Amino acid sequence: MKNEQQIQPECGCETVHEEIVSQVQGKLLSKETYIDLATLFKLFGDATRIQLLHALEQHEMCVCDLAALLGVTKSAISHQLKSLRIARLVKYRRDGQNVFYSLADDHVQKILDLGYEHLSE
Amino acid sequence: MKNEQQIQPECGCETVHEEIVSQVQGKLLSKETYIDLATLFKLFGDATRIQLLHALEQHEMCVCDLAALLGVTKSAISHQLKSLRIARLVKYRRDGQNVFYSLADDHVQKILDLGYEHLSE
DNA sequence: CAGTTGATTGAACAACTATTCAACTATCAG
DNA sequence: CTGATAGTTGAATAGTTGTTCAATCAACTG
Repeated sequence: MKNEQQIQPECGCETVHEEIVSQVQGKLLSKETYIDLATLFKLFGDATRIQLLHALEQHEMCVCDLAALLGVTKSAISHQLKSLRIARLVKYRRDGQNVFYSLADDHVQKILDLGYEHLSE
Repeated sequence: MKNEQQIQPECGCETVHEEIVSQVQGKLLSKETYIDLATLFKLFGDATRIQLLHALEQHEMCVCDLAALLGVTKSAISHQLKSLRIARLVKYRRDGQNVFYSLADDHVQKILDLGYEHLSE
């Protein structure tokens, strides 16, 4: 899905490198795609959620376990899990009164690994 | 770097699965590491910055080019680039009055690709 | 059924963030 | 030097976000 935006001459610049800019513009994605990507990565932009995801990378756990592990309330955990669920980053199964959460696929682990790799350089 | 946090009994839960929780706790990283990871991924959590990074993935460009391409002011671009520079996600070279920015390494592209892959499922 | 515990939800508030505006620095041309 | 253009910076503001609190739902027990 390509982008239909036009180059904005209102930037106040005189020497825009037009060839490169229009060449790059042809390769950009739609604004919605960037918003979707940002919405996804926003979920990785909070230390509590990162820790939550890293914990679930080790083992599935219920809300209570996660609250105890991270030292925050069940409510806070539940709110965060809801966001992660909507983004299909975690999945859950109910077992009696407990709801066990786990990672939905291996993208989370790959993304976390890349981030850690970047920090380690 | 391992985590020295203790399990918080104040979560108000009765049925914490202690074996799993303490096993997972031993594999968690330090709080600072999660904060650093969150700080890094926060930079991917904004549509303008994502678009900026994706544009720079195609070709190095000056602030003017990027402002024209994204339709925002040079000031906004410069502020964003500063954050990305601090996180070592972009680098720059000065050529006369122009400052050309480009991606610092291939982590950005890999992370964006993983995000796009996740969205596409 | 009532009582208990796990989990979710919505509202409210504090903390944070992205953009704009204005002022400033840097580089080049004459 | 002066003037012009590219880029940066700080303050202010509007918008967003994470947590808490209280209320509610869901599942089990007796």
